[in-house]
Amino acid sequence: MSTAPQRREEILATAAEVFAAQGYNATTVRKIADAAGMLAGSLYYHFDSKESMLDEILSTFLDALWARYDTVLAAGLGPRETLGALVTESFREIDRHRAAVAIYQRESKHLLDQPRFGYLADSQAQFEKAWLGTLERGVAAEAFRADLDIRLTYRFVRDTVWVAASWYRPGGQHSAEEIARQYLSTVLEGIARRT
Amino acid sequence: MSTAPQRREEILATAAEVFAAQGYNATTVRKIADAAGMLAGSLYYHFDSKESMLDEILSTFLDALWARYDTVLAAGLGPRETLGALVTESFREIDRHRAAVAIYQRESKHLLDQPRFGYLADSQAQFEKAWLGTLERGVAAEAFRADLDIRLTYRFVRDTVWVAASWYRPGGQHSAEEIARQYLSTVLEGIARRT
DNA sequence: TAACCTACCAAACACTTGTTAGGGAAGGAG
DNA sequence: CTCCTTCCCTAACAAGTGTTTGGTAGGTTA
Repeated sequence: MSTAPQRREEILATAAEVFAAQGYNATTVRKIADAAGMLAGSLYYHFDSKESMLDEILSTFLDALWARYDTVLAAGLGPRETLGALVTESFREIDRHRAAVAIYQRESKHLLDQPRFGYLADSQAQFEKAWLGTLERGVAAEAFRADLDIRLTYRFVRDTVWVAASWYRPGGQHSAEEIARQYLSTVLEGIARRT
Repeated sequence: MSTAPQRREEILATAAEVFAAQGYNATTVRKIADAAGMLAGSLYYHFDSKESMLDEILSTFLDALWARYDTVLAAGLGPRETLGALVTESFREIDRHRAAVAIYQRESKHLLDQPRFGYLADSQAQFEKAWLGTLERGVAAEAFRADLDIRLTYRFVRDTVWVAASWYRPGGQHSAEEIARQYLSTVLEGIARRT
């Protein structure tokens, strides 16, 4: 159950790719089975249900993400460095779990109601707390501008970072670190030429 | 056919809300009919198919959007003003067609392949041309920084603007113009305090 | 009144969906 | 060789899907 043989993880990775490409609802278990080289019924030897596959994909991703975030938040960095580290770790996580992030981005909103996916709401709340707290700390320390609505800024940053999962391709032109660097430069310094 | 009686538009608006809330695939024609106060089969008096509802929702939205964009692009503004106007019109369009934008954001990627939705690809291409062109013009005119990857910047801006449809609520705390102003301030000037 | 159009309902259709039950091939353990 | 576990297949299921067909109540027109 808890120890996952390699075949199981292989199928799960395949399912994640199909979910990400077609959407959870539009993905039939037969499509997953096709992509995994087996028949639909055979999936149920490894998994309880289609929903449990989704569950495992999302929770695995979130566990990995929070392991990184917790490290950053515990490091005692200044607000600007914390923001930079959070952004960088987010893009790195997109690099590592691209499919899972795309699924999360697309499906989390409706899953929030379902009791089974309650951890999504918890994660989202912690998420907001970490980012908003960093922004507030930055304003208090006079590292960030005080005239901006902090909640709006949070939404802008959050959205831009995570939506990147829909166009980012590992091994493409830009590495995760390069994308993070460019985005941070944009959001911190702006795109207007300094006069 | 082309002239739409009021009841037809009413149903279409209802369908758009349900599509936006639940996703196109997860939305059954029976749910749409429920929300419209009728039975599933009755929808087919007004529409050819579920897909044609989606088609009409998206094409109506894109037509309205491009009417605004074309006006902005034909105004002969400088790059910074053009960028500002495009962002502002986008947020206004989210205000007016929130459901349609949410559907577009969520479904356009898979629809691109289908011949019926070929206009989505056309629109996307024009979209990229308009935004990239404005950014390039800004760099050439030394209004924007030259050290940023313009394609990445385009993606960042595009994503942030349109994803707003997923959290924006008309009549909420911020108006479309206020959101546009704050976002433009962020992306143009950055959030770091000037020293 | 009679013919007609609009907007809907009732009931079914063929198909796809997630899921289950029973069986069997392959290979290691005794 | 025999037993057992692992992993998959075959075949079916009940429910839900988009869509079609024929009918009908009620208002408008002639």
